[in-house]
Amino acid sequence: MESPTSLTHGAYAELRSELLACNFAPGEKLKIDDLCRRFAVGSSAVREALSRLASEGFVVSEPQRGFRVAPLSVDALRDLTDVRCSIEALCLRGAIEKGGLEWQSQVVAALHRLTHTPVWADKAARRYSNEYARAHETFHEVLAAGCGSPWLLHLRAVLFNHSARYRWFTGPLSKVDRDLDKEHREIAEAALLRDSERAVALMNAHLQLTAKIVLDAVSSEREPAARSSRAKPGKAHAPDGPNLKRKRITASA
Amino acid sequence: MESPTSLTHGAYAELRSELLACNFAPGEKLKIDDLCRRFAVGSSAVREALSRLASEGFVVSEPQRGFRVAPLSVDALRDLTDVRCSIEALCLRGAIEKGGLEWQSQVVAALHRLTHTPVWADKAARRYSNEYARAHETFHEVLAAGCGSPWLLHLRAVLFNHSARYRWFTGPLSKVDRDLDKEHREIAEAALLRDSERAVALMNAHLQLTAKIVLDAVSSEREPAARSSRAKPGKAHAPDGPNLKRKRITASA
DNA sequence: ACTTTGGAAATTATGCATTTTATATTGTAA
DNA sequence: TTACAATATAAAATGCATAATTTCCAAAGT
Repeated sequence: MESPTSLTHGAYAELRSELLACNFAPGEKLKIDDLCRRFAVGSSAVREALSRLASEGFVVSEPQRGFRVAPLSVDALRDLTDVRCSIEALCLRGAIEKGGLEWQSQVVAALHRLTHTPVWADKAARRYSNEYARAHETFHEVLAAGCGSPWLLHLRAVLFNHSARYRWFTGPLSKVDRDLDKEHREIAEAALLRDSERAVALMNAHLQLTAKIVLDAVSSEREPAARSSRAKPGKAHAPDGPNLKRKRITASA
Repeated sequence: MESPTSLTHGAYAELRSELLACNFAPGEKLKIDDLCRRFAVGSSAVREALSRLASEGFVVSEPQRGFRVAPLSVDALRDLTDVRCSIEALCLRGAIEKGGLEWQSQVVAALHRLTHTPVWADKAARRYSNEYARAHETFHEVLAAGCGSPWLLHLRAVLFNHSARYRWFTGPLSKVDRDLDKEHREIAEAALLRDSERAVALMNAHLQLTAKIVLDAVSSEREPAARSSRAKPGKAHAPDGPNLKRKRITASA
């Protein structure tokens, strides 16, 4: 992990993981000089990393005007979730149809690891632990991998990573108690029993519930009781992005 | 088309269109200096363009070893085609369900333009005309756009563009006579009649036939008088991952 | 025949010059 | 005095040329 083959790739990987973890606020300006100092690399490396991230959709590039963190929006989350349900369903059906013993074993292993990894790094602050995030990612990855289609898995990974931004963004805000272990276990059981319909239904419910929690958290933060008037002080900073202006999610801290 | 907002974006667009048209042979080394001279820009712009294209999977980046044109392979084409069938089906069903009058009108218009655009720029050499390629792209684009899902349309576009490399690669080799106009017309008719099952079935046949023509052309070129052997090695990795070596398609010219 | 060593070429990284954009200041008019 | 506008200053992004590693290729030596 600490041996990136080039400075450019190292900067890319670091910046990407920080973006996925929402360490940068959506819509925030990404100044090249700041990033140069932060990662101790030249501007070429930073620019190249930003270009790649832009083509992946994690940052937006405004010509002659630099780069910004890609915005989050409730509309985009709804769309993303629906599409992700469709793609995960394709993966799951394929995996259940074609998955062999190797797949089954990996699913069992990934489930075990997931259910035995502590969820919270800081229970009070409700911050997800990196280990749990990792285990969660590999569980879903392994579950889908059985379909054996590189392209389908690639599309799935793209959607998963974009969902991750929303998940991390609202992680600490989550106030709903849900039995994540049970959800994951039931999905895995249905898949291993080759019950496609049930597995897909459970997966869809799983994804939609996660999205609903994020959406509820955002809307309750926007209009709790019209009390928080200090939510957006002077630096209101409403950059007119090219698309998805409506209902944009902004950072609250 | 002649007003790219920056040199970088201009170089990116040009190089991309040349890659899609297979003006560079798959697997070919892309030397930065050559590209600098060819596009009359600095190495920064070229490097940035290559980075973006790498993250889109059109070129592969080998650390400390530069960039190469992403390889083509029969396994990748088979997988790509299957996934594309699934995604186009999702778009089509969504469009048929949600598409309104505006969508219908655009489909009719795109079909008209498509069927009235000459297919070949050079009949003897069987080279597709750029106008036809454009009309063909917008027809499929418009047909899918009715679903109204930005993410789904994005995934569709990614797959379409990657298919384009295979299409252009084998364009001049195509020896099969097919009634493309009829295929497109029947798809559009079924969609406008809201016959999802028929539309999807026709679309799948359309895509699979196109792929089959490419595969036949390649195999007949490789082993002119031998039967096509269908092997399925299992270690095909993601498009931006390590390249798949087996059964790679190389340039014959 | 195989390994080692040398040189050439290409990629990678950095710093600087140029051009564009954003901000602040000042001046003018209502 | 306030509001608006034009200019000037500052900051940032873009592009390029050069420097420094690394890799590749070939020739020489064991």
